[in-house]
Amino acid sequence: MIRKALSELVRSTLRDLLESGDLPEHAARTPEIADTKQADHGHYATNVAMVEAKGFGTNPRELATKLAERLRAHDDVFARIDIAGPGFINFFLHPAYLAGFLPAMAELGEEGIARSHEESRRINVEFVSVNPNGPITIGSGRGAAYGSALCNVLEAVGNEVHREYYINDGVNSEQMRLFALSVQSFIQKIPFPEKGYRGDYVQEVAEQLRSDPEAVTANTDWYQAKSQALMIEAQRRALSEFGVEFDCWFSEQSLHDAGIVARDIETLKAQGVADTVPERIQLKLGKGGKVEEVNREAQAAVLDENDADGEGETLWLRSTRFGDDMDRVLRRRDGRLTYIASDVAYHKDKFNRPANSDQLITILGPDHHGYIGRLTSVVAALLLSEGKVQEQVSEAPFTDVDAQLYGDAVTRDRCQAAQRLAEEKLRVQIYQLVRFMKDGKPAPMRQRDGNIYALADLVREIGEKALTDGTPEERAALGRDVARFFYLMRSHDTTFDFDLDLAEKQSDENPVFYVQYAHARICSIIDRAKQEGFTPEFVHGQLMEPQEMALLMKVSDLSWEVQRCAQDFGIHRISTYVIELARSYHSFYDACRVIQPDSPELTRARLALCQLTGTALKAGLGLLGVSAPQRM
RNA sequence: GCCCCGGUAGCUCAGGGGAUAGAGCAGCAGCCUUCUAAGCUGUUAGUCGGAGGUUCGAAUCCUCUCCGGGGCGCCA
Repeated sequence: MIRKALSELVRSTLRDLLESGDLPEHAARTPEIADTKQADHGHYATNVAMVEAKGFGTNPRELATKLAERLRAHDDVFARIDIAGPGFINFFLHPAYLAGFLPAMAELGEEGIARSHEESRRINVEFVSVNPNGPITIGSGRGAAYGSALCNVLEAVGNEVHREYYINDGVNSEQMRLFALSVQSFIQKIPFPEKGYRGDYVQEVAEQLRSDPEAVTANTDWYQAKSQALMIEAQRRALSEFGVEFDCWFSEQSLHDAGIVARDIETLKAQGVADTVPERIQLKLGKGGKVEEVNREAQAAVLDENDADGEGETLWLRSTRFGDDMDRVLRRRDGRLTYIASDVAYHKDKFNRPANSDQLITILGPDHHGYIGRLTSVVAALLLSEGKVQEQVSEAPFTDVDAQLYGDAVTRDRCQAAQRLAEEKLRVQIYQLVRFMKDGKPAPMRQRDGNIYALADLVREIGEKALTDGTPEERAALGRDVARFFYLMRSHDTTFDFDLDLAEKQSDENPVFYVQYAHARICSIIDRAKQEGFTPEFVHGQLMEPQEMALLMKVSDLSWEVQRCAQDFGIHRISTYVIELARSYHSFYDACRVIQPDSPELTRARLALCQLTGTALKAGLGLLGVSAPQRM
């Protein structure tokens, strides 16, 4: 809010200079108002003079001088304006001006304080979506935390967000078959399958099914349906306890059952983006993903038992036309449909949840990075076959590679336009690996004995160790808070170490408690003040201290951080922000005694600042899905 | 071979083309008869992997290169 006001002031001053003829016509960008790293650089600084000098046909110092001269006229705002270095303009604001933002910010409340702009897109966010053949692992925990926090942020700026979980329950799935056989072998006298699932959770599923009268004689189909349902339920519970809820759990198999997959791939075939010509196109890529060669390979030989051998024809999605590095099979020779075939139907359907979604966001783990090209191709093919791609003519020369890939320039331009549109409509976000460090050593997600380090175990362990004397509910809540915060502390785009030893520590080293403690302190002080007859109320001219100014400026930045986060999906910035906000508060708390019976006006004003900070902390933590406790 | 991510203080990591590159932890020195010390203040610490380039200005953008992690099936 404060940055915005200053930016607007600088912008209008520039306009004044233009209108009075002191500067030539030039369209300047929105001035950036930056933090300063040193106190003698003022409260804020702008580089606008350096950025725009060229456009105005002058040099930075001169432009800065002209701007500063005019800006100094606002002597209610600026105590001092300096020009420094190559052309920075440093703003020293009047405390009263800064403090004057407090009532407006307080009025915004918890929702408004996080929102500086309004978006109104309809967005479908799909995340977690692991196979229903095991618990949610600590690895998927990152996707769960990240996805749910991203949804919160997108929602906070006004979008309609639909949270979706895709259940990979296709009955043809090899993994699910293997999982079912593993469970079955624990109950019936059948051999344990080669490469079967061995973890304790498999036996737990078996134990739950044992009491079923059908279990002894049931076939593998029965086991597949039953054990899958139990696993999905366990996943749903674990995610819910982790603070992650979905609007929709979408079944892959439901698309097959309704014949939608078969129908949709036929549409692609009819539209010419899929065909049964018995060859696969594979691209040889050079540096920068540039296509160097187009290789047409004859239908590949059957490789192993997962390959199809049959009388029919293979149906190929010609995904190489949309940026994929090889064509993908939609239907095997034996008639079975592939996983990517479901993706065609699924993505078509997804655009309707919410109806006519403007954007799909899919959050995947690092092992699915190869999916980006594939999914983008699927969406591009869909958009093209539905006639949603506008005709475009490219100026680019028609190369040999283009000729081999597309045949003619018109087709090329249509396909490339479809790809660009698909990249806009579907944003695939990949989060990177997490390494869990326990006793200074990496703790594996999957162990040799088949056991899995489950998210639920992580949350429980942290809760138990960090809170030795709490109720089970309190421990669960604390474990969830700590785990979520740790997952979200670092950029999703970087691998990082999850320090379990630190997470389990109930001490000042743990940043979660540092932030929550600030909130608890605020609640406590407001309670105490109430007992002594003081209520928070902004009083003009009371807040003057540098710590008070720093705190106000920090509070004012929440909406700005949220805005940036909604643009680039960098959730970790919210975590960094709440830590910084807590720091500003603790620093203020130490320097400025709040409750002072001899100075009732100062007391009320500082209480108002405390309350405002509490609101911002709660809002920020809320976006992360972390609670803001009243007491600690 | 190609694709994605990373390389910044002893450790874990922030860093938006801008000023003398930051935080936490670890280390050192202080601060509770007063609103929650799960706190605060000060301080030590870096060839931003390397080389070119663009720019008035590069940790940030581009190219090349070295090192580490992950991915490249008619599996999901």
